[in-house]
Amino acid sequence: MNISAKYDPSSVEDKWYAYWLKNKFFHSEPNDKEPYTIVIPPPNVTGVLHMGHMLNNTIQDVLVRRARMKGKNACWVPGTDHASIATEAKVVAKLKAEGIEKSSLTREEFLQHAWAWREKHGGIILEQLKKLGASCDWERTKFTMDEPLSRAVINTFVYFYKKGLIYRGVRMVNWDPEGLTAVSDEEVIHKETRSKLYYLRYYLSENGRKSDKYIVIATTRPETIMADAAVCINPADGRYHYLKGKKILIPLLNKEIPVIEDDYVTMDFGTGCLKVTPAHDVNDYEIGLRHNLPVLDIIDEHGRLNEKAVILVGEERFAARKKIVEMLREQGYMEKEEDYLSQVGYSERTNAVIEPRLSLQWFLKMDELAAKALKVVEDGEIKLIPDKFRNTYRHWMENVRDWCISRQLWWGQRIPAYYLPDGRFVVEPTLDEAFEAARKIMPEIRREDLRQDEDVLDTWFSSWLWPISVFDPEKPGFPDREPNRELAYYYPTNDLITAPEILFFWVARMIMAGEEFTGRIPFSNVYLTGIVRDKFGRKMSKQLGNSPDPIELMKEYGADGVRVGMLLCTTAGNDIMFDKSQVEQGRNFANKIWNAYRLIQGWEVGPESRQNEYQKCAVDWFESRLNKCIEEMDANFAKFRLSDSLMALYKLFWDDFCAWYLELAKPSFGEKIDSITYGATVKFFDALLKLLHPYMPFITEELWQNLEARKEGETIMFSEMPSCKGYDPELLEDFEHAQQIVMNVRNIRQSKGIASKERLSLYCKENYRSKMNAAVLKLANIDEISARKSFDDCSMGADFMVSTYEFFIPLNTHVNAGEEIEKINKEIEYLEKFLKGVNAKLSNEKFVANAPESVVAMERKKQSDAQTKIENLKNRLCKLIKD
RNA sequence: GGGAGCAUAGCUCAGUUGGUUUAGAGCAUCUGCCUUACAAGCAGAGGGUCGGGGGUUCGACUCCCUCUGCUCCCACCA
Repeated sequence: MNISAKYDPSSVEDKWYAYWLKNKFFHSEPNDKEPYTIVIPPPNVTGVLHMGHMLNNTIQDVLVRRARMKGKNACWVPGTDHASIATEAKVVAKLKAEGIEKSSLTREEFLQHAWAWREKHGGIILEQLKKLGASCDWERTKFTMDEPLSRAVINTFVYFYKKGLIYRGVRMVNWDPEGLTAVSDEEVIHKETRSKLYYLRYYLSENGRKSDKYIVIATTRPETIMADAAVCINPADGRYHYLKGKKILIPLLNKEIPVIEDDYVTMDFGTGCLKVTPAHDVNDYEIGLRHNLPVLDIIDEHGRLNEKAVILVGEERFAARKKIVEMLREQGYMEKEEDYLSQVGYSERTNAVIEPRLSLQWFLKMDELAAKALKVVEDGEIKLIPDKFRNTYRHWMENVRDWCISRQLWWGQRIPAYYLPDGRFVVEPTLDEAFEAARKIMPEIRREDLRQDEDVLDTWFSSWLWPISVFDPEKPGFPDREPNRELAYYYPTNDLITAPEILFFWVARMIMAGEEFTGRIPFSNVYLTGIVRDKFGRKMSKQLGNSPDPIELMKEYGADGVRVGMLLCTTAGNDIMFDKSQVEQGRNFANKIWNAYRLIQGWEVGPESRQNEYQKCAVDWFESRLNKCIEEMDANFAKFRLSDSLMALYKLFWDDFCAWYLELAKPSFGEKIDSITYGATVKFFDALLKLLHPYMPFITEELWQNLEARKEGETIMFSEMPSCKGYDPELLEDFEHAQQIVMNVRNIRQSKGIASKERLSLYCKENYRSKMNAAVLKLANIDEISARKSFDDCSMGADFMVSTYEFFIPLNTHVNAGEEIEKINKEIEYLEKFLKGVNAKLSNEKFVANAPESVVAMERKKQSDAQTKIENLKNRLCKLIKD
């Protein structure tokens, strides 16, 4: 194998990914083992990998690989989402660039283009995930518009329709005049927008003629005055009581409208008078319903004024606004204009200003479904991680509104409603069945008379079935049907890893569908990742250009390095501030592992070599240290603290294994190693690789394959994850003391300018006992540690304390007494202050009486330790002054 | 406007029912080293009183109140 001093991921990663694929290691089939299942949050089929995907999928891969090594039958189902709005927008844009307008195509032609686009660009993102090392079961790759999955969507629609939960109604929807579709509330982004508040004069009517009295009404949308149906005042507003029963004339049109009263109007906003425009404002629509006002829709689907507007017909709404403002000014209707900052809704997909618009849409009743989905989270049956999201979840589920599921698009599952010529309709999964049903209500009808609804279903109406339909697409819509073998085995899935912003669109709805069709929750844990931001805290976006290309990043730093870089700084639910330096850290770690391996593989076992005492120390200690770390990692994992778990391992490898263990275990220059130490080292390294594998799959496979002779078809992926076998806390404490002694000696060497090669002696007091002295001798380059009653007869040298133990190094150079005295004085001062605090506590009767015994005992120990330390320091001080 | 959350070393974050924490880690910084696995490295060092104020308690980073600053979600008053 290549043993360059630098680890080169590029030569390793593709090789092992191909090996894993060739051997079908990622593939899962139901068997006797316990399943561990994750379904991927399907990225948009046209999507390109971004840092958010990287984080999300790295976490999934860590969980899946770990479960696999814990002996579970792990299955990670990949796939893509057809994302109707986003994809259709892309296809439309692409056609436009080629000079083809969507409007010039038939539905079938357009869909052909769309499928062609999907064939070509769809699933790029899945290929990119392979670079990351994602151990998805690619044989199970699904697409939400695969024929069986689409059928599941249709069956679901029919099911809910027949259950009476789906209805068709006129509703005020968020209309996207560019996308020419209704979008859900969640797809509307409100942005603060600079606009003007226009104060318009509405004249009172005298028998249909303009009187000289007027009232002033503030509006931000003067272009909608033609659709005004009333003027509204608050019944409690004394200023306008005289208006009761009066009629008002719409400016420019001189059309008469009534004055109505409604609590909705805020008296101290604007002028306290509100123009009511039911067709073009949600609140006005509701007022209109209460007061039976006529609805006059003057804006068409493209956002242009239609003929009902009477004036400015055909003008686009914003152009119309400019023009009408000019007209109002000229004709004396404009009282004043103010700058105004307000929240305006924009379409998430097209960034067009949303137009509230009345239209005939399909809705799904949510209250019943939401109640069930709320309960399982409230009861803790489904855990949200972190659980602070429960509050947000509850709030949403308690205030849920009916779900508008129709979209005026072509790309997606077409609504299976078939209209009869007279406007009645039937809902059936297929045209054949619809025809049968239609004949029952209209016997003479011909097949070709039926016209299918033009709309498609909201994308989330297919993704909410995902955890079910990837296994058993025949199940949705049929709660009583037996689940197939796959669904019975893999469902419910275990963990779902996703972003908090789709907690409601997707997670909540999957819970609803799961409950409805299987009677079970779809997953037990929902791990919510944060948003990946740049180091300045800005969201990564194309416009800012602050998002690194993941593929380039992996090329430069290696997939393992990138994974580690992301994981080190992520905690559930928190945004991550991404910076290249983290990825560098990951790369450096991979290199460290690589070089540790280089050291070990260069060792030669000598048959006659015997294990040194310090090597025995190292092996005994690391055995305990390793097990303690495993315990810590497992505890963190149980709480989904992935980053803590990785950090514990990082330190174990870098500090404990490399800096301490290997330094002790490695044979002296030019010598061979004994078989016991060698065997132990290989065993430890093997365990470390396994622990590391979920985080860093590539380098660990590479090194594991080389560590010992492996057969074809063997993989670290299926090796057993090490578990904690217990440890000796005393041994660990002894070694910690040894480490501190070594560090003190090194420190003294550095400050006194003593070369590390120069061998020193070390005295300790007789009370110091340790099993790890041999390690100190080796690492601090000490010839012996001799125990003494006191250091009084030692003249030149340096002393130090570890815990309460005193040590002395005889030296033939003078210590700088002045400096030393100052240092000791400072330490005494500090300790005395500390002791004072402890004494105060202990002399407080209430503390001694109330605090638990263990706490008091701890304070007593602190007290005596501090006293001992101060005493020791004072002795040293006396000696220094005497000398 | 309603709701939720956050504020701990230069940066990113831990700190698990208040007491083994005299507040930890990683990165960054500083000093000295090309020491025969690794300069993507080694050895060592410095750095915070836990946003401000008040309270509860024998004891508070940890609980309560309040102020300040930030983030997110929901609703969007024309």
